[in-house]
Amino acid sequence: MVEESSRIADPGLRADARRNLGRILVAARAVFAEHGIDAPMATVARRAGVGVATLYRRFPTRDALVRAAFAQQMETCARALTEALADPDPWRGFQRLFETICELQRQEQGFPAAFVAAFPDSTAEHAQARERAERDLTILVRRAKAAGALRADFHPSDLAVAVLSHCGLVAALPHDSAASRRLVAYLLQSFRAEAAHGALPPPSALSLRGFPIAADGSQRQRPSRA
Amino acid sequence: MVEESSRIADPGLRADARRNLGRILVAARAVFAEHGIDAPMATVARRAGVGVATLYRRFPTRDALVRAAFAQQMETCARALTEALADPDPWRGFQRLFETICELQRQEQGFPAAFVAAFPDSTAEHAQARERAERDLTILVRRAKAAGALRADFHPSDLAVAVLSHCGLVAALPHDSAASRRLVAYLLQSFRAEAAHGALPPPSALSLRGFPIAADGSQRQRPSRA
DNA sequence: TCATAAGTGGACGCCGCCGTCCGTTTGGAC
DNA sequence: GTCCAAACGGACGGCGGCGTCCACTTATGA
Repeated sequence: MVEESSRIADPGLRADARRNLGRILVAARAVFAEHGIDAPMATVARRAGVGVATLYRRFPTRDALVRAAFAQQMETCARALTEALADPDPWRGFQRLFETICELQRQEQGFPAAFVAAFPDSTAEHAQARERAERDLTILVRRAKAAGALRADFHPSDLAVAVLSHCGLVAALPHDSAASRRLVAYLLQSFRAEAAHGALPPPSALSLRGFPIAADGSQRQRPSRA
Repeated sequence: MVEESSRIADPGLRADARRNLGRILVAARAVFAEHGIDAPMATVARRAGVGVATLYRRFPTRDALVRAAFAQQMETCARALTEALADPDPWRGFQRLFETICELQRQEQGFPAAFVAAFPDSTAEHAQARERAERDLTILVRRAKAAGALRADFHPSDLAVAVLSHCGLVAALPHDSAASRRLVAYLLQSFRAEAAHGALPPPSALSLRGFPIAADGSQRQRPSRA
């Protein structure tokens, strides 16, 4: 927490400013987790015990705040890729990469939304980092295929597909980690070269209550959960 | 379109009112597809060529409008379940059910969001329809397992997991139907009892540009796509 | 043709969020 | 201890969406 904010903080920042910045990031994660990344900026400021002006001085846009708040998680993802590449068993590396990302999204509410929101980020910035990540992933995929563990028709973009769909699941069911684990297990099994089913984690307790399949079509406008 | 609105419309409605109601539903789908289900009500009204008052008279809450707008799709889902149950080959029924739902979400932008938003609907209403859907799905799953096509450890809630994650994917990449198809294919293969890989649809053209794995951690707050 | 009630639409007041401005406080250098 | 620039925070004007109210229009049936 402390070293995290100091990592982001300008070292030339005054002591109180640095402290406030740390508080803001903590508050932002809490508020975003609780109310989503569209929560009012003032709510974050209040939670952090600072004025709105202070918040806006550090983070001119909500987007900047979101990025900063989840920079740690993003970095963990990046590190997971590096570690995956370093693993002598490429499949194990691949598997851990995917599981790490999904676990992060499961734990840190609001991170999935930030992840998705940041996804089509076409700013030229970080271009080199992105390219490296893409290259690294391609290498990892090639190795895992060569090892006979990853199916031959797997495409690197499939990892993005898997992660994004997992994001959506977690966003829809923020407290159902069983569902998340279930999805991860299913996907990993379908990515394996030799198509053998392993054991699955226990299913979600999720009932189908409200599952829209149940619509009977006779509905009329009416007030509802609002 | 016409018969759809008449299905929903009170038959005692005056002719112009019925016409406007139809326009509203069409406009709502278009606007929700374009701007998401949180688009201003006034936008829907303008698009429909009616005043806001008319819109509010028919649909007191945004939620009511969303439900009505996508009632057709919901019903299609319900019908798909019935058809799946009627299919002599339970696996084919199951597969088609899942594919139909996903295709609907792919086609009708905004439907996934409506689907997810409606999901934890705990109003007592439609309870019987929901129960029936749940029961039907359970039967379908049991049959497909008995036929040796669906893996034995599949749980009915896994369909919800699959659908919700697909919702999330479509929401994140509204125009990438290749990604959606890929996910569906992966999931269906991992649901099969005999773990054999079939051919996959072509991968998404999605590059990893902006994939948050690429974060380099050196970032600072800054303006961005906003 | 006319009476009437159903239907319409836009103007309007309300509210919550945004982002800035400015008077006040405080850290830290000397 | 003194000073000042950095930092602070809250008040405030602006904006945009919400939902209602009411004077006007029109379908319908006698």
